[in-house]
Amino acid sequence: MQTHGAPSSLAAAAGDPAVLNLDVAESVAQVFKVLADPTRARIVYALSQREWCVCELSRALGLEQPAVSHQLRTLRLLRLVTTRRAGTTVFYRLADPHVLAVLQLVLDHIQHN
Amino acid sequence: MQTHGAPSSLAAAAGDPAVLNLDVAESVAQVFKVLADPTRARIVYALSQREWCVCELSRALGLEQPAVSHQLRTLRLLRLVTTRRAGTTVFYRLADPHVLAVLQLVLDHIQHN
DNA sequence: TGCTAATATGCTTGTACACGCATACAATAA
DNA sequence: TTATTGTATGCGTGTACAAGCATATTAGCA
Repeated sequence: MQTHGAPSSLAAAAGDPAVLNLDVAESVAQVFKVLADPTRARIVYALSQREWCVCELSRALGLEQPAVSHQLRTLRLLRLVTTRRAGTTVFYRLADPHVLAVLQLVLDHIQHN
Repeated sequence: MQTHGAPSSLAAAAGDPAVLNLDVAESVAQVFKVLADPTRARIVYALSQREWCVCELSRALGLEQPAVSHQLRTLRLLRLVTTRRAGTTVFYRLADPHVLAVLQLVLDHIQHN
């Protein structure tokens, strides 16, 4: 009672395979929530291009430093970024190529209207 | 003062090309917001598989009918779904393949941990 | 030790929104 | 017309959260 070679555990075990399990849907939604905020999307994209310290991001995005730190904390807890200290300065970099792939896909779609 | 063949209008005209324009970031975020909710993610996935009427979705997702209608309204306003009437019943179907592509990409990533 | 620069965190507030209930609207049948 | 079924909408509420201010923390330097 399985659709031909399709992924197995996405849909409810005894349910319609066209319906995503609630927990799978929640995992999916959690990923998308990261990029569903303009500030985080900009931070993720910037960190995918090169290393940035917090104050650089703060200036480039026109946000208070705590606002940036708050978002970076979110990304850190999700293990999407890595950090490197240089004195009092902390440099951030994107750690997860998957997130960039998803972001890039949507950026491409937007370009083609 | 443009990066080699790279996309042109994504970053601020006079700014760092590694920084997304605020309006571009907002467009990106709007796309991701659609899938950033478990219920909408499940609806989008279900509608990508086949046609569904509202009451079917309501039963399959374990939600009240108005809750489903509210989300379908959101998807309708964004022109992501199309409708077909049959008597009092309205059938919905996914209209935008891009959304499914993005959703599928994340589903695949989740499967590979 | 004290001072300064860079970052992180606690707290608060405004805002967005998912979804429930009640109800309005639409379409078919008797 | 009236009743019934399916869907849409208005309203209210609880919840999540972005970001600001104030402040704590960390690291380097005099």
